[in-house]
Amino acid sequence: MDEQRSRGADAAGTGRVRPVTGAVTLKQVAAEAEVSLATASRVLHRSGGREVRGLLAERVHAAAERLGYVSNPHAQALARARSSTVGLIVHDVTDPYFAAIATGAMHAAHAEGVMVMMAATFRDPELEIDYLGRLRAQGARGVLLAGSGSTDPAVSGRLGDAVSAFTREGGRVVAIGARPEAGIDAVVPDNAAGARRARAHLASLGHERIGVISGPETLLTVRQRLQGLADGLRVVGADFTREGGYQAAKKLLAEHPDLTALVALNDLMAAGVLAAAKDSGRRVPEDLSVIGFDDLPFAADLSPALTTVRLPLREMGERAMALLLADPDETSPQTIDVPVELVVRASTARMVQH
Amino acid sequence: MDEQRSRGADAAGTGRVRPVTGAVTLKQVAAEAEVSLATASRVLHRSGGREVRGLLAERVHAAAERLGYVSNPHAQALARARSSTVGLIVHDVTDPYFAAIATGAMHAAHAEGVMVMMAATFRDPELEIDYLGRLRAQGARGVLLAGSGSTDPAVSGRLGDAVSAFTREGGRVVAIGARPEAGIDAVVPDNAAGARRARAHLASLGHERIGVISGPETLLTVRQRLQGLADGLRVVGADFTREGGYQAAKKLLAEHPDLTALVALNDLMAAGVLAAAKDSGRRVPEDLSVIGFDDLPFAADLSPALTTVRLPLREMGERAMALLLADPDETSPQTIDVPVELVVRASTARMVQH
DNA sequence: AGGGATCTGGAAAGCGCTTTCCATCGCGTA
DNA sequence: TACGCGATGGAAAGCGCTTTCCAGATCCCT
Repeated sequence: MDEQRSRGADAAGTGRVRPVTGAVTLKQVAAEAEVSLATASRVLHRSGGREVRGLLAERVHAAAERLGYVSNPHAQALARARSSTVGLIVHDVTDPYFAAIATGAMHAAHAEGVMVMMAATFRDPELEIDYLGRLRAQGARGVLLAGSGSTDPAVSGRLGDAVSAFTREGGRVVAIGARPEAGIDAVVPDNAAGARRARAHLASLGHERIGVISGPETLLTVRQRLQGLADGLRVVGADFTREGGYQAAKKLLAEHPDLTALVALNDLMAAGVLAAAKDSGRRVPEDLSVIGFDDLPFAADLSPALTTVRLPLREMGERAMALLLADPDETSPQTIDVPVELVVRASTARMVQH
Repeated sequence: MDEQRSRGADAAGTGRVRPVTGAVTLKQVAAEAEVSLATASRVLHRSGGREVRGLLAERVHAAAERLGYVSNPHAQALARARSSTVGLIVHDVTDPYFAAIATGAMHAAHAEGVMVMMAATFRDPELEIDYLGRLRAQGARGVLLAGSGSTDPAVSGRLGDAVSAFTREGGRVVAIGARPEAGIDAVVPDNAAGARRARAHLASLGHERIGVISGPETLLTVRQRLQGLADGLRVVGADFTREGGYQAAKKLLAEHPDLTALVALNDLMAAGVLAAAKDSGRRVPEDLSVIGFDDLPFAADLSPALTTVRLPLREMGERAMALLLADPDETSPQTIDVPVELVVRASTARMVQH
């Protein structure tokens, strides 16, 4: 009583002590229900692996209800040495690619009552490692690494260390897209198949001289897509951005005017390619066919509407989060392959014979 | 020593005890530095409002460094009754409008060493209230409400309650865009001025018969923009999405073929408007001028490139987060007005006399 | 030179919850 | 009838950190 006094004030005449701050504690609930703290905890959070029988349990629930009890996640995390938040690390929130993944992930997390701690690395691998450490210190249940990994051995090595430190403590790490680090669960789109399909589509339209606007080859995703495209193409690398696509396309078109089709390794670049084509005086698709990758929301709004390889981004986010939250009993690491499909729109057409 | 043994293993020959789990505690650091727990805490987290002098402080820092200490946020949150995370509640992560804001907010948070808990409401006001409650139970330092408020009194009332509960406990709530609820700090773009500018631009090009594709009028943002546009326009409301814009424009154009310009109340809708214009056989800007609002990244890639009212979204996110993290000493609630500007691109042109 | 005022570092009491023991209790079995 | 066993509720010891007191040391002023 005295002790409670110190945290709260006596509410109007009832003699009941009500905390000013609205922070109802388990202890108060236990007192209200006239059971021990342990029992209250067991009932409300089925903690300690023990069930509590009928009557007592009811009293506790009723008391909790009456008082409007909300458990303090920090206290739980501290006592259990594990919290109920998960981390979601993306390169860039502004990139629609990650936004779509994040949406799916948040949906799945919400369904499980888990809160998402989201961090953006702004493409700095150091930050990715740093966040992983903080999430670990915080006892996060797991971390979702959206965005494919780098093949740079130095970075990859340190990230790998951070990941093992995390998993060793019972956390789970799931990646979207292939990662060179071992022991990471992953949800990976079938990039190679998508690329193969894109190439086949172009071939069926009669295109033979095809250029590829590629991203940084340190990205595993890029490698897989390139691989699926197969040989015999003119490849030029660039930044994985709209601007990168624009510049690279401009250059490629100038150096190889005979190209009849261009495939960009992601839609952002494809947007740049379209702009470059226009600026170079080529009509799409009459003079030049263009294919993108990802099928981001804006792809259909480009002019002409972009033919592209669709990745079920949102679904991938959902599945990755589900995997993260799943019982780790199943043999980890696990890899879920996700099929992709080609969406044909207006940016590709049969080659016109001049 | 004995105690440390129980948590760690002796590393190769050094005689130094190293925890297996990587969870180095403050206690260990204190022991290593041969100071008390209190001192270590004061040095490492300048807690208790006390500084610690030179030598001791150095010893502690050195020890922390050596051991690779990372403080446990949950323990801190529990002891301080306030955590160092902030909440960021958005309607939809996929919407580039929110993505841009989130980017800015995360940047600012990162600079302060604060982690961001991000939640998406999927436009469900109930969820917004729910998240606010959870963030409160968790002792979040503050919450950023991105996305303008609803004027629905029922929703607004309950949200207002949640907000007061939160602020009463010392949390800070900052909104981006005007909110009907009292007592919320806010960063608000000068929507009315932007709208005025858009109208003036159109007027200067000779347009007089102007249509407006509006969003839900319950949104304060929408009201402000409408207000700035002033009277005498044909307004049609729709969903604040691309599809909504498309449908509304289609309809408006059919019913009022004499309109020479359309202003969409956000870029998403403007994208739809452009598509509708094309499908209705109007050339933009020759037959019809179109203006958007927000200047999202894709605006320049639309065809034709969209003339729009630019909101410094990212900067707004940054400022809002800065406000959230600032000393609450300054008289709250506070409102920061943000200027907007008109970006003229290719979707508007002088009216052609037929 | 003496005595308060000031400063420093440490001991210890929590923060709200989980979980390990323990003590009980009821029951089945020999 | 007596004994052992599993089930059940409670007491209490933490989880890792902050912060309030305290006591000892330092300082300055009269």
